[in-house]
Amino acid sequence: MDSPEPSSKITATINNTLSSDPVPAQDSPVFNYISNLSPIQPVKGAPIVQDFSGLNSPPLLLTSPRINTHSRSSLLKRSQFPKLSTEVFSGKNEDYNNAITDSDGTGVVFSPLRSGLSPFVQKVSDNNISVHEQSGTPIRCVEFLVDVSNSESGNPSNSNNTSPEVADSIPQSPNSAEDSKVSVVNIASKDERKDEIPEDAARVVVEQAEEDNKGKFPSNQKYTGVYSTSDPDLPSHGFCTKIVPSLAAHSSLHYHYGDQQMAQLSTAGHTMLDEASNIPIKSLETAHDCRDDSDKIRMSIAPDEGIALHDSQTKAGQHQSGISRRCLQFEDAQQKMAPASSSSQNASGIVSCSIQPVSPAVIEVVEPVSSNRSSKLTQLVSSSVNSESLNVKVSKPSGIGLHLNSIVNGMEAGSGVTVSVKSIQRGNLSIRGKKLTSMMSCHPSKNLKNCLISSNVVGSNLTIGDNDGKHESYGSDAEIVAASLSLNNAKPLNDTVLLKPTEHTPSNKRKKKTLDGNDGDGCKRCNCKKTKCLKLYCDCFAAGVYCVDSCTCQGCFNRPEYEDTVLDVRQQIQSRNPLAFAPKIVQHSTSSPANILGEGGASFTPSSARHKRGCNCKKSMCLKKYCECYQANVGCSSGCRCEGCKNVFGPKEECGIDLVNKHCITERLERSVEEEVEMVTATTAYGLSPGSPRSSNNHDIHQETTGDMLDLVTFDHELNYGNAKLANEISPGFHVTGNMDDILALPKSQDWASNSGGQLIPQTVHFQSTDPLSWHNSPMTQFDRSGMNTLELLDSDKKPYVMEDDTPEILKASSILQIGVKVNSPNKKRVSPPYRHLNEIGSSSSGGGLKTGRKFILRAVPSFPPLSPCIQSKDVAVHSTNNSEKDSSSK
DNA sequence: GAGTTTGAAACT
DNA sequence: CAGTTTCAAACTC
Repeated sequence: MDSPEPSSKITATINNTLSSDPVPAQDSPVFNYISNLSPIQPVKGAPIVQDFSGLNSPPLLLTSPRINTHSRSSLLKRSQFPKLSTEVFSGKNEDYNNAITDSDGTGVVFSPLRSGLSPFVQKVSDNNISVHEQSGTPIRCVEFLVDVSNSESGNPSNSNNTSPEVADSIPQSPNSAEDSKVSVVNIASKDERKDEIPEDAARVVVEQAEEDNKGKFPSNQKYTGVYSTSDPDLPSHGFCTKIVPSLAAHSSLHYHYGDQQMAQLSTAGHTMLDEASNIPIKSLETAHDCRDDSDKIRMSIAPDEGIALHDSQTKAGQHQSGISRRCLQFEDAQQKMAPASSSSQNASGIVSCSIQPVSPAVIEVVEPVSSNRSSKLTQLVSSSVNSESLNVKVSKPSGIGLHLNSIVNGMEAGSGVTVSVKSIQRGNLSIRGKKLTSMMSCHPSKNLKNCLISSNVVGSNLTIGDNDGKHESYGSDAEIVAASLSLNNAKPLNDTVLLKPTEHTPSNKRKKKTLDGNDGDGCKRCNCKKTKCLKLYCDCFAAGVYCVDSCTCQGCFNRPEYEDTVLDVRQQIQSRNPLAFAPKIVQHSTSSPANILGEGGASFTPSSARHKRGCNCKKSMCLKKYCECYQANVGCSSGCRCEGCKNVFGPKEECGIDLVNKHCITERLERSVEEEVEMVTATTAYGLSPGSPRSSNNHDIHQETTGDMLDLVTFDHELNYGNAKLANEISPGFHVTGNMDDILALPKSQDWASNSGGQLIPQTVHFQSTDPLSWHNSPMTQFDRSGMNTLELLDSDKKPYVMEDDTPEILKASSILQIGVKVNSPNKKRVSPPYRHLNEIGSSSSGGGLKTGRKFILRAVPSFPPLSPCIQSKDVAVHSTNNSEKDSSSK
């Protein structure tokens, strides 16, 4: 392979890392730290290459999320139920079908995809989860999956069953391969990259589970991961459907790709995206450790990971919808990792990576809840009505899963992580899931719109059911999905959605960029010459995604192969600027209901969104894409230092935002008490068991069906923030705690509300698992956690704006070290840590700082509309009316 | 496709 | 913190 040589300019650190290559890098403390957190490494270690000798393309442990617009996503999940065992492998595409399970019992499965085999392998060890790798090929996709191990059932040989087809045929008896099996899949087509990377280099996620597995899992557990590529051709449901049956008894993950599929999914459930191809392997592993404890499991699954849990509905039987995710977010994984180590809960293992920013990927994880444990899970996570199956959607954190980001993650990509908010209105529980990661995969800042939309489309809905099956009250997942879908559908325009896999052929390495600067698939490609794609100059790197084959960069280190380097550099950058990888676009206080929901699917709400730092345009008058605000389709704000601003999305206005915010805050305060009460009530209603961690119920996951949704979330957060602040000032009795920090911490979308999950984002609220204890706390506490990822900042003007923090936990951890960071000011290039961070330095991580958002978070929830889009829009209108009015007035 | 312009990121 | 340099995207031809 050709590995670019580190330029002299690159920092010594980087050089060291690079020179050392992954292996040497491991010696570094940083690496160790990361490695501990990150699941990835274990995978690397896995010796699977041999198996893939035939593969042309080098396998990558982590593929860039973006790789193909079509998307690839991978998800790993470990069933929490030990007894279940099965492997499910499914692929929608023919390619998938072609996948070969390990007939030899090696546990490795290859699926030759079209042009070449690309090494995508996952390996699952019993305890472990599978890891998947993808080649960087943009081609369609990939899938993977699974594994399973069962000591009991198991036949390794059964691994063959992993094929989707097999799964279908074998509904419940999974195969059992004895322990671990490796599933591999596909992949990608040949890439140009192949050339670069020696087959040896190809990484496969290997699982050697058998050995490990054997003692570890007595019961049948199955871990199944499904990785699907987005192949439009693929029957959208086929994949899921097939899997589902088997899943009934087993847990599985699904990924769906494809716009069409997304639509189809509506019936089934919601989707989540994960962009990162990177899957935190460790988290998975750890998860399995915890798996015994159902409670723990769900804990881990939900918030902490940034994974959205979704109660899919097995309604129809097995129809489970999948979750779609786009971007992988490493953050989640990272986040998870730390906690996981500490607690089993965190470990829960779901990992998913999705990749394609553009194409809608859906990942679903289904865990059957048949066992007692399942019941627990059901309680916590959600139980389908029947509780027979539990679908969990996992979103990966944005970020880096890669890389890092992420996913913004929704990023824009927000990425990264999705925040889900559950709103209960009038006794009904609705959850909106938001996708987190999408941002990440898509280069958030620039393709914000696309990303968001795509995210939305893909946006996974997470539903969590109560123990009691109350989830029904929410509205079925189907409803949610439908809603989201409808929204999505409304936005057919989304490039991502529409993208056709065919467009992403390896040959198309250099596609002509669209007006948006992306290939038309929603993903951007960089053309870095000197930075090795390790600086923020690189759109890919900045977005927390790996460069893809279609990038024309030179000497690129932003590749899965150099994950360590990427992480290292990223940490360095974050150390300087903790928000460096945060979504650039944040929801500002104002958003009209219409905007939020996006009429007809219009997802974007330029009026409410603002660039985090503001632009500094001098000559472009903010009318060209040189302007980041313009590029993101957002208006300029007082935070911008632009000259002669003529931003069509909203010229810079001074004070307008502030006025709006104040107005909003005032109104919110008026309602705050009431809302708070509602929140509590709602929480209770969800049936969270006191002892149980805040399961998803509380949180809820707020799914963003659309990027707008994210905006809403952030908006709420902002409001909350303002309220808290205001409350403190005005109303002593107000629950706002003395620490603004707490208040600040609100959920974000994947950060993506989408964090990247947030941004438009890509970001969403992340749940931190780091602090297991907190989960057990009162509802209030629970909420606090949900907010962890969201950052609210006050800009220099003291205008609150919310950022979703897609940053991977790892990175966050690193950022923690950075205490001293200056406060971020829109006007200033260097962003300081969030307000709360300053106060909460002591907290474990930046994420930790976020954890504390409390009561306010709940309040925010009420504002969210219920499941159906229409309803949501209505609700939003109600809640945000004032804001919108203000906005309009301000304008 | 090459060259220029632009503004963010990085550096001093 | 301000100013300068570097960089890569956006844009123009």
